[in-house]
Amino acid sequence: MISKACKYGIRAVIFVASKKTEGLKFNIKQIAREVDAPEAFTAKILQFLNKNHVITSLKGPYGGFFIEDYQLDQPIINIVNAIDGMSVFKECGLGLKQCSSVYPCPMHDQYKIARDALLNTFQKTSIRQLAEQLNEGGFYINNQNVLAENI
Amino acid sequence: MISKACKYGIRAVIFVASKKTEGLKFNIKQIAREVDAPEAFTAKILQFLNKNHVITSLKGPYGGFFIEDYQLDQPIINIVNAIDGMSVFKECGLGLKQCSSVYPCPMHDQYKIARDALLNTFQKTSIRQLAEQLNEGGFYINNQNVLAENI
DNA sequence: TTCAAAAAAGACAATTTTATCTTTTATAAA
DNA sequence: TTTATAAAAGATAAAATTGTCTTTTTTGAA
Ligand code: FES
Ligand code: FES
Repeated sequence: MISKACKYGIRAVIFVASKKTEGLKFNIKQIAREVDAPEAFTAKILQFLNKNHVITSLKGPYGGFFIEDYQLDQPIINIVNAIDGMSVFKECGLGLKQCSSVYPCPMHDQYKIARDALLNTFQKTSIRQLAEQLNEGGFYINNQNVLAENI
Repeated sequence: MISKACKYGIRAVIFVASKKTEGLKFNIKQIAREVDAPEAFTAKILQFLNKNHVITSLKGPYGGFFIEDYQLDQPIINIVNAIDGMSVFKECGLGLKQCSSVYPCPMHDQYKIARDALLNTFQKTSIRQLAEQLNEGGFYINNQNVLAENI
């Protein structure tokens, strides 16, 4: 569906956003631990999201990653778009070189509806919304609740 | 979303099904050409689908791939399941180790709806249906209609 | 029974994605 | 100004997916 890199990225951003407090920043080690993601890989992803202005970083001591006010109301699709691009939401479900209603594959009509619904989900959901849900409780962005027997 | 292997597989199966006539079989070369898929790779995929009883093959001269009556009413999900498995339809949209309403990620409620809709699309659509649509015209399983300028 | 055609099987290669490690650069505080 | 800290950048490495090529097996017809 979407890449692991993208999923790590979304979880990391939600975590940072959920902890947004004046001046508070988080370093890679903390973030990776909190969202159960490989540290070095997450570093690359966040570095890239910073370049794409999804989140913000500051080097040096007392530095780290944080999210600015103007970044908090971005839809989640911004993160997906930055990392994976929009191709999943444009591609033909049967792999034709282009999805089009003029030259549709036999699944086009049904597939497009489901694909658009998924796109809509990512478009209408903001970073702020997910961060708030996380803070309200009952939602998780790591596996630390999962019982050993279920892994 | 789903793998390229799976998409090649679906297109190949639809093609074979659309040409189903008593005793008529198609070899890899014909099938790969008709669905714009790499020949050797498609061979592996069809070989696998035969093992999984999605289609049927016969070796030797006058052999090839064909689909039997009892195989024609399978839902497309059977092909997806054989090649990719069902994990896409079970996985957490944010990559948690398990998707569950007991320990949901902040996107769970919305994501699950879209993911289930996609699953439903693959479940309710049969090989026969897609093959018939193809035969009725206006639908395509290759790129041979695509204008060079659009590639 | 021989032969040619076709899939099956197996080995291997290329590409993409995921992941790690090392070095460099920026920065804030002492 | 020095120092410690943290991200950025760059170089690799591992794994998964996609793709190809060669050899073997099956099979129908001549
Ligand atoms: S053409 Fe296949 S999904 Fe649109
Ligand atoms: S827990 Fe994330 S989608 Fe269900």
